[in-house]
Amino acid sequence: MAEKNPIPKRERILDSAEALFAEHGYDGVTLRQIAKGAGVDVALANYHFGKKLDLFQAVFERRAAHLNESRIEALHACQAKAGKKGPSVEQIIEAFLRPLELAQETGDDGWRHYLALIAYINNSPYWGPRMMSQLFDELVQEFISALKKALPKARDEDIYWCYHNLSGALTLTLANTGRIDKLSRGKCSSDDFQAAYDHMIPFTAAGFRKVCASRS
Amino acid sequence: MAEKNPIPKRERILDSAEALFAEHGYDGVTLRQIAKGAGVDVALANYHFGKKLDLFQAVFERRAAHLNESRIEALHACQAKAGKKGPSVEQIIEAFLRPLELAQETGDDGWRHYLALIAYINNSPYWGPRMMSQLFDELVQEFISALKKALPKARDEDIYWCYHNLSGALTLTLANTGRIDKLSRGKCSSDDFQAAYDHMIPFTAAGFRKVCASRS
DNA sequence: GTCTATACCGTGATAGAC
DNA sequence: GTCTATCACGGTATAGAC
Repeated sequence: MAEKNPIPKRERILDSAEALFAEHGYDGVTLRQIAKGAGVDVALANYHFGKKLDLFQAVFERRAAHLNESRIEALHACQAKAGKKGPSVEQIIEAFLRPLELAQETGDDGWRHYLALIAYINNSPYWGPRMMSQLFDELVQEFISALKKALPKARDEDIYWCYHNLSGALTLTLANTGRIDKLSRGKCSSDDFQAAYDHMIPFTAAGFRKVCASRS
Repeated sequence: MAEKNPIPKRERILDSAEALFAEHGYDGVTLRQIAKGAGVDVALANYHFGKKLDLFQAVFERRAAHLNESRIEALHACQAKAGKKGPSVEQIIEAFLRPLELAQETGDDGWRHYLALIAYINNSPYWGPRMMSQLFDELVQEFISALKKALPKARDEDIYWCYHNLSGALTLTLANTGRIDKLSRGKCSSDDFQAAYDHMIPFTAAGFRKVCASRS
C-alpha cells in the first residue's frame, strides 16, 4: 500500500481490455476478466468508461491519433524528400507500413495488442463497417492520393483493389496468429514484424505496378 | 404441415449457425439465435451436435472436404495442362482462388457465409492456430510445393512470406466487410468476387516473382 | 430416432448502496 | 472509488411427445 503502482488503474483497465479484446474479440471477453487482468474491481471499468461498448470504443480510440500522426508524418517526409516528381510506390507503402513496425517493436506489448485489435475489427463483417471509417478513412485517402500520383495511368478501381490486397496482407500480419510459423515449420515467425514488412513492401509494390500498368 | 420444408432441420441448424458465426464470431452468437434462425427448438442443436463448440466444429468441417477437393482438382488440372515444365505462378494462384469464386457465386448464400467463417477463423489469434491446420495445411503445402517449382531460385522463407501476403489478401476478401465499397465510394464492391480475384491474381503473382527473384 | 417444452444453474452487465 | 445486489440471459440436461 505504501508503494503505489506507477500505472494508474484507468490505464491498466485499457491495457487489459486491449489485450483481451485483441485475442478473443468483443463478445469473447467479460468485464470480470478485464478487471482481473487489470487488478481492479469489476465496477471500476463501469465507473470510468460506462458500458462495455464504450470501453471498447475507448480502447479503439486511445492510440489512433498518435498512430495516424506518425503515418502521416512518414508520408509527408517521403514526399518532401522525393521533391516535385513525388515518391515511388515503394516509398509510399514504406511510409504506410514502417510506423506500424516501430510501434510493434517498442518492447511494450500494448501496441502489439492494439494493432491485433485493429486487425480483428478490420476483418469483421460486423465491426469493420461500424468502426474503421471514422478513424482511418482520412489517412487512407491521403495515401491513396499519393499512390494515384505515383501511378498516373491507373484506373481508380484498380488502385482500390490493390489497396484492398495490401490491407489484407497487413491485417493478417497484425493479427499475429502464428500460422506462418506452423506452415513454414519454424522458418518464419509471426512475431518477426521486420521480416513481414521487408517482404510485404516489395510484394505489394510489384502488385500495384503490375495491376495498374496493364489495360485489360 | 402438409408441405414439409425440403431442408431437414439438422441442415438448417448448420446453415443458421454458419451465417451467424461468420457475422458475429463464436462468442457473439447464442444457441437461441441459431435455433430461431433455423426455425427449430433450442434443444435440437444440442441433440444433433452436442456442445456449442462441437456445433462450431461441425459447421467448420461440413464444407471443407468438398472445398479442398475442388481446389486440388484445379491444381492438378493446371499441372496436367502445363506439362513437364509445370504451371506458371499465375496459373497456380488461379487454381488456388477460382474455386472459391465459383463457390461464392452459386447464388445460395451458404458458401459465402462459410468462406466468411474461414476468414474469421484464419484471422483470429485464438481460433487460427487451433483450427486452420487440421483441415487446410495439406492443401496449402501442395500449393506451396507447386510454387516452389515455378520459382526454383526462391528461398523458402520468401515463398512462405509471399504466401502469407496472398493468404491475407484472400482472407479480407472472404470476410466481405464492405469496406472497399466505402473507401472507393461505390466504385468497387466487396460482393464483386470476380473483380476481387481478377485483381488478386496478377497482383500476388507479380509480388511472388519480385520477392522470389531478388537476392537481398 | 426426431423433436419440443421446460427447468436448472452459473455467469454476465449494470446500477445502487456505501 | 469500492462492494454487493439484481436480474436477465446463456449453455445444457431432462422428460416426454410424436
